[in-house]
This record gives sequence, C-alpha cells and structure tokens, in this order.
Amino acid sequence: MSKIIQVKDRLSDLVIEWYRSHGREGLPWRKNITPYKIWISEIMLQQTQVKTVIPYYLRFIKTYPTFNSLILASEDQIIALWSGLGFYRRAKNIYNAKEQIKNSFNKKFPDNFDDLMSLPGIGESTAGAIMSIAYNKSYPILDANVKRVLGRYSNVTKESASKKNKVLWEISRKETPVNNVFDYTQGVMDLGSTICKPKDPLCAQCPIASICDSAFTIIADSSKKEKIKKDKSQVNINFTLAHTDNEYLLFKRNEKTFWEGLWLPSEQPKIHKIFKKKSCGEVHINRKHKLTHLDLNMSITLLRYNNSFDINSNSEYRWVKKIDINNVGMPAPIKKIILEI
DNA sequence: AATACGTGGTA
DNA sequence: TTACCAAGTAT
Repeated sequence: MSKIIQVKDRLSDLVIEWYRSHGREGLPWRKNITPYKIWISEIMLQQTQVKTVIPYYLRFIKTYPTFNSLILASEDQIIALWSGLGFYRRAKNIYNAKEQIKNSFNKKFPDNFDDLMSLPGIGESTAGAIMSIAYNKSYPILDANVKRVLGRYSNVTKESASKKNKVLWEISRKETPVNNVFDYTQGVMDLGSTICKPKDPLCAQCPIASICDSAFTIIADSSKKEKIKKDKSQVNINFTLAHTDNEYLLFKRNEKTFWEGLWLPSEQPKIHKIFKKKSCGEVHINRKHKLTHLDLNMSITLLRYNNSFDINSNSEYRWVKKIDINNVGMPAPIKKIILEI
C-alpha cells in the first residue's frame, strides 16, 4: 500500500507556471538580454515605475547599446540621458561603476554577485536581479513588488519596518528556486505589478491564492499611519537665467545635496548684479517644486541679451543652445521653464 | 536606524 | 490641493 502524500504547492512553481502564460509582455529590457542592459534597466527601475522608465531606457540603450560603447562616455553625457528621470545619483553611480569596471575588472562586466555588489549603485536586490535575470543564477531579490507579494503570502505586515525587511529577505531567500530563477524572478515581479497590486489586489485571479495567508483578506497596512507628520522643510532658491534668443547660460551644480551635477541657472548673487547691467529685458517668475523630502520655492529672474558673453566665474558654466537642451542634464522643472521662454 | 535622494501618476 | 507611492542604495 502506498500512501498518497499531499505536497503543498511551492510558491515558486506556481509563480513560474503563471509567468509563462500571464507574464507582462513588451518590456524592452526583456528583449535581446545582456547583463549590461539588465544593469541599466535595474538601476533606472529603482524606485521608479516601469511606464516612466521605458522611454529613458530606450534612449539610453540607443545611445549606448553595449557596455563597450559606454566605456568612453563622460559623466555629463550619462547624466544628460537621465535628465527628468530623477534620483540623479543613479546616473553618477553608472558612470563611477563603469570606471571601476574599466580600471579594475579589465573592462568586463562582472558575472558574479560579489563583484556586482562592489559597484556603486548596486545593492543586494539589484545584484540579485542581475544574477537571476541576466545569468539565471539562483539569487533572491526584494523590491517593492516582492515585498508586497511575500508580505501578504506570509502575512508579516505588522512587523516594524526594519524587522519586516529582514524577515522578508529570509522568505525571499527561502522561496527563490534553484532552477528557472529567470522565470521566477520576473514572474514574482509581474505578479506584484498586475495581480497583487497595492490597492484592490485581484486575489480571484492569483495563482498563489491557495497558499497565501492573506488571500481575499487583504487589510490595509496600518503601520504607517502612526507616523508623526513633520512639516517638510522649505527651501528658497533664487536663480538668474541669462539667455539670448536661442542660448541659455547654465552652471553645473556642485552642492552635495539635491540636483548635484546637473546644469542650472546661476545661483550666485554677485554674478547677478553684473548680469543686470547689460540686460535688455527682465522678467521674474516664481515656481514651487516638491521633492520627496522638501519643498522648493524657486524664484527665477530671466535676463535677456542680444548676444552671449564670457564671465568671470569659479564654477563651470556654458551657453547651451536651444536645440541642445536634450543633451544637457537638467532637473525637470528647470527644463520646463526654459522650454516656456 | 532614519533620512536623503526626483518625478509623475493617482485618489 | 494634499498625500502617497513606485523594479532601492548610500550614509
């Protein structure tokens, strides 16, 4: 007599099977995969939605299709391709990682976890994503999608944030299969994105509902509500934008705070006085712009000139032609203002 | 451990 | 309008 043993379905098996018939199609970084392209896509996708990333990814890969083609790129060129995407440190990290690969890894993009982790901008989740997606090696990831899927699956929503993270990493490690990691990793992210959504998850269509501790009983996560709301700090910036009919005078921002390395109108009052003497037209505008952690109150003085001119300045500056605007790294609100002139 | 770091979409 | 949040990492 043989006993029939009821084996509980494995999460990874269900996810892999579901992914093969229901995974998202048409994501550009899933075509003609190379480790380099997975790297670029994973960096762009950090804290950034797929829909937002797609045009930036396509433009970046069109400009630099291979790692080799990126070798000679300057930091400015890479930041320019990031213009408008946000979290610009990521672009600097790509430049610095590229330099490290060039100088320490013999120009060969790493194929192991430890070398990937040594690169700036690559943490455990991104390294895991590159290992599993580009190399089909069994490494776990823990992005927002996986956090949500596994958090509901194992019902660990009530833990404190740091403990929850630790627990979820353990679960992710445990559930990540040895084989077919590529399909599992993509699948669990697609599941989080299309079925196990933050709001109104579609449990009725979910392939893991039968083994999910929270299926059909998703309760809003209350752990965040008790946070004390601090007023966001207000930051005032006075810009002066000197411009002709078709050129703009921009300065590279060196502050170690926001928008580091991007090109902006002048923030130096001393220069503003000199500017005004020669100007043949002056307009003031005010704009508010919200960053994650602070509110920017921008005051911009537009000074019109007939011709561009040289200035005495310690900081790096350049006159940018209107048609070259897309080749310069600028924050979204600054580019918007310039395009309105 | 908590915070800095962008932007656009959604309710 | 305000508030939250999305393929996280570095400090």
